[in-house]
Amino acid sequence: MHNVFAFILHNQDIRINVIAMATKRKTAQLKSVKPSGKREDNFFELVYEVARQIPKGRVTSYGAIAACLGAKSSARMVGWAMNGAHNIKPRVPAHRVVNRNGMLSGKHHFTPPDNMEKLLRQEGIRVKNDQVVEFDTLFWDPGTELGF
DNA sequence: CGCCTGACGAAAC
DNA sequence: GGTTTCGCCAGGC
Repeated sequence: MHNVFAFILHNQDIRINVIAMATKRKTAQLKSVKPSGKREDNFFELVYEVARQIPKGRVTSYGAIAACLGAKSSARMVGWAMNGAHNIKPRVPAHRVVNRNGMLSGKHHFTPPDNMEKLLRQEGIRVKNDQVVEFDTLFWDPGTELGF
């Protein structure tokens, strides 16, 4: 199907999570890449790969990404990952990741800050007071949507 | 080393 | 139901 996951595996927890994902979702392929040796690289790669699955015109939350990776309490790390998501290839649509209330909490990390909102608007998403309008219906949950 | 700061979020007040 | 606390963990100092 649409998403093939190529992950760098090193940290055991992450490995377990990835295997769990691949098992749940039969179409997902688990492909080992040379280990970088650093946990955050692996986790960040996972985060980036999930974020890339967010459809245009939809949004998700930091926590939702963390949860689907089995790291429910590591939402902050997802935010941290997004901090380094600029200039990553393939492109990571970091503007589609907001906090659990649909607020553009990461806007100050865009240049200029209004760019996050601008990018969302270009995809037909309405933003009011740094808040995604109709967040509930636009919310894309990687856990259920990807079947992880 | 320790201490602090977060694009977070849930639980506890 | 708003505010504070706390778990989380990478990086900066």
